[in-house]
Amino acid sequence: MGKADVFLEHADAIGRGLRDIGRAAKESGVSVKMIRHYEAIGLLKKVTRTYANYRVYRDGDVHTLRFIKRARTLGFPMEDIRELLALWQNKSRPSASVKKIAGGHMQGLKRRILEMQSMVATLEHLTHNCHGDGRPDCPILDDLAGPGKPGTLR
Amino acid sequence: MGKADVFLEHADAIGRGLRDIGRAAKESGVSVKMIRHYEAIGLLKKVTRTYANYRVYRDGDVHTLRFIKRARTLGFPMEDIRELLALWQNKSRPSASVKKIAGGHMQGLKRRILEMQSMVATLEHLTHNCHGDGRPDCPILDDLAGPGKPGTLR
DNA sequence: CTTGACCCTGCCACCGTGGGAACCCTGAGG
DNA sequence: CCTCAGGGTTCCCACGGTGGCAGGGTCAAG
Repeated sequence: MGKADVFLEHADAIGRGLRDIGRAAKESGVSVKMIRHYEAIGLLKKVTRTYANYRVYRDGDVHTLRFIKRARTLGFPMEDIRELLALWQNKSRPSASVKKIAGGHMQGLKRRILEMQSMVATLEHLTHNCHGDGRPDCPILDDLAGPGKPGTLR
Repeated sequence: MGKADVFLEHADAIGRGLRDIGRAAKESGVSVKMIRHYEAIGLLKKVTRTYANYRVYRDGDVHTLRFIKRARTLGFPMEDIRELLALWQNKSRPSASVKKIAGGHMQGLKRRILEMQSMVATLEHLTHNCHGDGRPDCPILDDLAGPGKPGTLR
C-alpha cells in the first residue's frame, strides 16, 4: 500500500500519525497560516505531500510545532527559536548554549518590563492628579505638552 | 518681505520660529523620517513649504512633535495619540476623556507586563534547573518539547 | 563650478500575524 | 452523473512603527 516516503495517496494519509494541515494546526495550537509560514522561512522542514499537493504531517512534525508554539508563548523571537530547534535536534548539544539563549531572552524581557513599569508609574501619577470630570484642566495633557526635555520619563 | 503664509523663500525661513525639517527633528527629538511619516498619516497637519518644496516648521509644529514624542515615550499607540492631540487642541475638552484614554493604555501596559513577568518566572525556574555546562541534559528544552498543552505557561 | 550637507519622493525591509482572492481536491448526498 | 461544503493550495496585502537606500533637487560656502 502506498505508504511511500515522497508522495502519498490522500486516503492512505488518514490515521496513524498522518494528518493534513488543518488537523496538525488543531493538535499543535499553531494556526494553519503560521504553519505554512514557518515552513516558508525554513523553521520547519518541508513536509511530505500527497499527489494532490496536500501537506502531510507526522507525529514528529506536530511535536516540532508544539515546541515552536511553546517557545512563542514564552516570548522567544524567531531567531532564538531557530537556534533552539537546532539544539533540540542535536542530541549532543551543550546545555550551556541553551541556557545562554534563554538568559539573553530573559534579559530582554526584563528590560522591557522595566521600561513599561516606568511608563505605568508615570501614568499612574498623572492620572492620579487628573480629576477626570467635565472640566478641561488635565495634568496628563500638560505633561505631554512639555516643557520637559523630549524623550525622557519624568 | 516674503513672510507669506503659503510659500516662502528659503532665506526668509531662517530664525525666528522657522526651521527646516532637520532642525525640527533635532529640537523635537523625532527623526526626520518619522516627522514625514506623521504628516503622511495625518497626525501632523501639512506644514508650509518653501518655493523649493522644503517643509518649514513653526514653533507650534515643534511643540506638537514634542507632544507626540513624549506620548510615544509613554508607550501610547498612534491611535491614542491621534485622539490625545485632538483633545489637546480642543480647549474645552473634558479631562475625563483624556483620563479614559490614559487608563485604557495603562491597562494594556499592565496586562503585557503581567504576561512578560509570567514568561520570566517560567524561564527563571527553567534556567535555575539547567546546569548550563557541556552536558546535553537541559530542562529548558524538555519543557519546550512538551508534553504540556500547547499555548499555556506551566 | 564644485563640493558637501541638506532636502524631496518613493520603494523595500523588518516581525509576526491575519485576511482574502482565485483556484484545486475530496467526500457525501441527490 | 452533478453539485455542494469544506477543506486544501498559492500569492498578495495589511497592520505599527521604524529604518535604509536610490535617484533626484537645492543651498551655502569655497
